[in-house]
Amino acid sequence: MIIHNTLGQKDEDFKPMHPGRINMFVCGPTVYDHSHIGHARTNIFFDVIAKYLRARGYSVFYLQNITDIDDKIINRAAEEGKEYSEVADHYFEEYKEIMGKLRIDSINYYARASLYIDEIIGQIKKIMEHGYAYETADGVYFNVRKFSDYGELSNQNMDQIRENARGVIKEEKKSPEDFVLWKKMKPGEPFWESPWGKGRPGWHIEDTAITEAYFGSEYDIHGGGNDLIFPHHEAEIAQMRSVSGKRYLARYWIHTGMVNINKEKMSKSLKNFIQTKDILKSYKPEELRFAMINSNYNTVIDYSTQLMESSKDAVERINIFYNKMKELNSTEGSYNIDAEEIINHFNAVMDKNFDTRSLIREFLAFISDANKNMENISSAAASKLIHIVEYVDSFLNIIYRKQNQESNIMDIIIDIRNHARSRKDYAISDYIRKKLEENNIYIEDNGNKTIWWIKN
RNA sequence: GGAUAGGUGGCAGAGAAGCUAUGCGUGAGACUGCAGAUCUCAUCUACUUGGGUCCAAAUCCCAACCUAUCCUCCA
Repeated sequence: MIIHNTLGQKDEDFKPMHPGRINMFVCGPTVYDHSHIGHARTNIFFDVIAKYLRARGYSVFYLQNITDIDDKIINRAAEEGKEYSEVADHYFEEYKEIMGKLRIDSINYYARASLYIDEIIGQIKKIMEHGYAYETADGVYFNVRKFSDYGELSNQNMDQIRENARGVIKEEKKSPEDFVLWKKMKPGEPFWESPWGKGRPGWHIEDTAITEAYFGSEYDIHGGGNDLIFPHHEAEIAQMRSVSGKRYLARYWIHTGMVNINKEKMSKSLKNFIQTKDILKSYKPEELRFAMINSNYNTVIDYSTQLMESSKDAVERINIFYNKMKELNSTEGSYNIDAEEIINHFNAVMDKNFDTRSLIREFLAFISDANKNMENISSAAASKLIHIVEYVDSFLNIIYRKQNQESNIMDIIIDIRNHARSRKDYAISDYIRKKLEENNIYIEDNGNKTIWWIKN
């Protein structure tokens, strides 16, 4: 299995630290606003990765942090006249709900930063003991200059970093490139007691405190959006390695590309944020998943209606094929496939740096080939085809979920309609179909088998 | 200015030296009670520019230009 490691910027053979066991951490959001399409992309991708690794037999502990104490949350709470924790709770609940709808259920545990203050303080103390941090009037800062590998992940040298950091300095720190570990309380802000007085953690420290608590000081995979490479992930490396003395924080760093709107990154000032829940008003979760993984994970996705429409077409095509196979009933048929060989081939494609786009291309070609031979598929062959589709779906999750209740009622309606059709009572059968379509339920007759699906 | 990833049809996007795939779109046909789905065929002035290497360059080398992201909070 090959992974493109941001650290070193090259493809590497993946070897877990402990055979069969993978510890994976992916940065979660700051919960101060609605979840947007960018969160969806990153989380859908890592959800696919976690599920794929599990499908290949690994035991994966997938951990994600939730930043629930931060300037943005405090500002938001002030604007709305609420407690910061109310704002954080609200948006965290909404985030979890949306992740659930997107079928992102591979995360073993969401770790909220505010529940790890003891670990955070403990880690800052250790960093200070090792001489990598200092206290000033407004906080505790990491002495970047002392950690000589700083810049390794983002491939910058210390001089460049210092030069670039010399713009706006609002904090009291010794050197512009230093970053804050602990912020001393300003009037009206939430706080925790610490050896440096009342205050709260800086942004970077929560991740290493949480990962150390669950994984120890070194683990396998760290993921996130590529906008986090610098300074966030660089800072994480400095914090943990300065204490652990080990060569790595995470062995493999995987970064996903941004989702742009009209070729530009989403931003508050451009007011071009697209919220995930708004997309889900027009498209199904499976269609959004498809759109997000039908490209190489490290490239920019330009979000558009066209992207969603063509994704929807492709997902419907896959689902219609799957439903046809489910309904197929034929003892005859010369079409034969080697399911194991095809699955091995799909695995080989995924093993090349989680190439979901190529996998989808091959998967659609596989479906197209079966469609061409539809007349020659026996029930035995169909069950192999179903097995392959279900294997791929076990990590892509692009087969629509049907409610059991819906299925039972639809079976009855289709049965009635087919009775009408067999008597050539097309007035009734067309009327039923028209009524169903008015409720976004589409049906398709294939000989004496009828399949159905729900469109948005 | 520095770092990273890129620049291939109307759009998306493969191709890492050998006639530029494929999908979407568009047009026609087959199949079907009709519709849908599926299939077949067709279609689209496409390799950023300028040099170089080579029998041969989208592909390798050099230069330039352009785009996105990071260098300030970000998934």
